[in-house]
Amino acid sequence: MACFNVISHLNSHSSHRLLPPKPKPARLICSLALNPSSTTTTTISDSNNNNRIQSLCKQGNLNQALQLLSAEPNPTQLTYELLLLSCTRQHSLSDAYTVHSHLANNGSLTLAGHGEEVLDLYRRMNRTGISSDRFTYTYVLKACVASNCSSTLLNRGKEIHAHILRHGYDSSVYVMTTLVDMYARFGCVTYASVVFEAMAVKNVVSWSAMIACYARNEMPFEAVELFREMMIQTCDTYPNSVTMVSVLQACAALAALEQGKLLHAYILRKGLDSILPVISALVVMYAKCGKLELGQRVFDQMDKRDVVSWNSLISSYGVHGYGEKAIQIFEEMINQGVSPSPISLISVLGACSHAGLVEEGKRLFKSMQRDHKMRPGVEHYACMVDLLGRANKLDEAAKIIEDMRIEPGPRVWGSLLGSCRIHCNVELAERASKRLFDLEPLNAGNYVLLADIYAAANMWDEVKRVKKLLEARGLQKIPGRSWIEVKRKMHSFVSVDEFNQPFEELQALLIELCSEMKEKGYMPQTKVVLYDLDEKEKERIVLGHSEKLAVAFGLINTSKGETIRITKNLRLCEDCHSFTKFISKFANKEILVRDVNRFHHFLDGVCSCGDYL
DNA sequence: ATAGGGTTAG
Repeated sequence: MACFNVISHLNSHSSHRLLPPKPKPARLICSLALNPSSTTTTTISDSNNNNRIQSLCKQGNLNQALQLLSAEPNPTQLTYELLLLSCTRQHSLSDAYTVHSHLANNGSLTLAGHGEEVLDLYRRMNRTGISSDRFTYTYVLKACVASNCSSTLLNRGKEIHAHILRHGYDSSVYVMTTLVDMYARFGCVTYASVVFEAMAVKNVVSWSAMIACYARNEMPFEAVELFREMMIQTCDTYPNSVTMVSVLQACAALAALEQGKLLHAYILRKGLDSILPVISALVVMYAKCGKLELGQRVFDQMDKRDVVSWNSLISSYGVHGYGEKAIQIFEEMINQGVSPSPISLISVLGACSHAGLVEEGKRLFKSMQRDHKMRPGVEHYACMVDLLGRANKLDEAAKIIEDMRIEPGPRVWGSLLGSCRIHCNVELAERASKRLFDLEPLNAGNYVLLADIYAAANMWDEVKRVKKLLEARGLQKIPGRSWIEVKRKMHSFVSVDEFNQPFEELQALLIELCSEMKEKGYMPQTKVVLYDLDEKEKERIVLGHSEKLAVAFGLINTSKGETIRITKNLRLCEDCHSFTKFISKFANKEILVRDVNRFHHFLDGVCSCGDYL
C-alpha cells in the first residue's frame, strides 16, 4: 500500500511563507537541442573551405588555418582532427584551446545526430594531450545519448564519468547534472540517483533532472517523493515550470488526482500558468486522472495555444473513447490556422482506433499525405494496423504492412499481434510474433500476447512452449496491479492466486458478488487464464485479479453516488471487463477504469469502450 | 559558451 502526501506539504509551505519568493523569470529551456530544424544541416558549407583549412594544416600554416576556421560554419570532423594534430605538432596549447572552444561553440554538432563524431574527436583530444574542461564534458556527455542508445555508448558515458571524477569536475553543477540526465536517458535510474545524491551543490535544474529521470523511467511514485523532498529539504530552491511539468506527468501516470489538483493550485499561485508546456501537462494530467471536463476547462482558459496544447486535448478525448469529438477538435485546430504535427495525426488516428471509426481513420490517413504533405512514419502505420485490426479487418491490416515503404518496426507488428489476440487469429499471430521476437527479444508482453492467443485456442502445448521461451530469456509475466485513490491515499493491489490475509474481506465480498451475479447472467470468462486447469480453478484465479480487488475496495470505501476510479498497469482482461459491467448495474455504481491504453467508463451495465478492449 | 520539461500509437 502506498501513500504520499504532497498536499499537506504544499499547503504548509505556502502558509508560513506569506511573501512569495522572488519570481524567477520562467525559463523555457532553449529547445535547440531537440529541434532538428534548428541545426545547420541545410546551410551549404563551402567544402573548398574545409579543404583549404586541411591543406593549410598539412603545410603547417596554423595561423591561416585558424583564421579560415572562424569563417567556416560547418567544419568537418577531419578539419578538426587535422587542426588539433597541427596544434600538437607545434606544441601550441593556446591554439589547441582555440580549436577546442570552436568545437564547444559548435555544440550543435553533438545534437544534430553527430554524437559519434564528437566522441571520436574527444578521443583524439585525449590522445593528443589536450585537456578537457567543464564545457567539453557537458558536450561529450550529451553526445553519448545524442545517437541511438546503444550499450557501447553507455560504456563510453561511464568512462567519461570516470574522467570527470579523476579531473575533479565533480564539483561542477553543470557537469554533474548532465551526468544525471545521461544516465536517466539510458534508463540507468540507480546510477543517476547515486550521482545525484553525491552532488555537493544542487540547484533546481539538478532536482528537476532527477525528478524527470523517475518520471520518464516508470517510477512516478519516486518522482513525487523526490519532489516532496525538494520542498522540504531546500529552503532556497523552488520548483519552476520545468519541475512542475515532470511532477504533473508523474501524477498523471499515478492517476493521483488530489495531488494533481494541489499542483494546479501551486502553479496558479506562482504564476506558472502562462507557460504552455505547464498547461499542456495539466490538461493531460486531468484527462489521465479521469477528469476530462477539467482538462477541457484548463484548455479553454488558455489565451494562446500551440500544436502541443491541441495534441494534448485530442489525445485526451481519444483515450476516453470520444473519437468523433477528437476529430472535431483536430479539425478545429486546423481551422484556427495551427498546422498538425506528426503527433497530432498519431493522436487523432489513435482516437479513431479506440472508437472503431475505421472510415474516418482511413480518410485522415489519406489527407495527412495529400493535404498536409506529411509522409507517414512507422507510428502512423502502427495506428492504421491497429485501427483495421481491431475492426477485424486483419487482412487489410496485413496488406498495409506489406505495402509499407519503410521498415515496419516493433510497434507495427505489435499492433498486428494485439489485433490477432482480439480476434483469435493464430496463424497471423505466429507470423507477427516471429518478427517481434527477433526485433525485441526482451519484451515480455509479446510472449504473453502469443500465449494468450494459444490459450484461447486451447493449444496448451504451444502455451507451454511460449512460456518456456519466456523463462529461457530470463523474463517473466508482469504481475497485474491496480490502484485506487481513496481520501487522498493510494491503495494498490496485486493479483493473487490464493487467499491471503490482508485481502480476506475483499475476497469474501467478491465471492459473494460473483455467485449473486452468476444468477443474473454473469459468466466468468476463464479463457484468459494461461493454465490448463479445470473450470472451478480458473474461476478462482480470475476472481483474484487485482482490478476486482480494487473494485471491491472501492465499493466498501466510497459513498453512495461517488465514482470509483481505478488505474491498472496492464490491459483490462475480458473477465474483469464483463464483471465490472455487471457490478456497475447491480451495485448502481459509476466505475472508471484506466488501463494501459485507455479509459473504460462503466455505467448501468455498459462500458464506454463498446467492448472494444 | 555548458545542465532539466510538454503531445504519441499495441
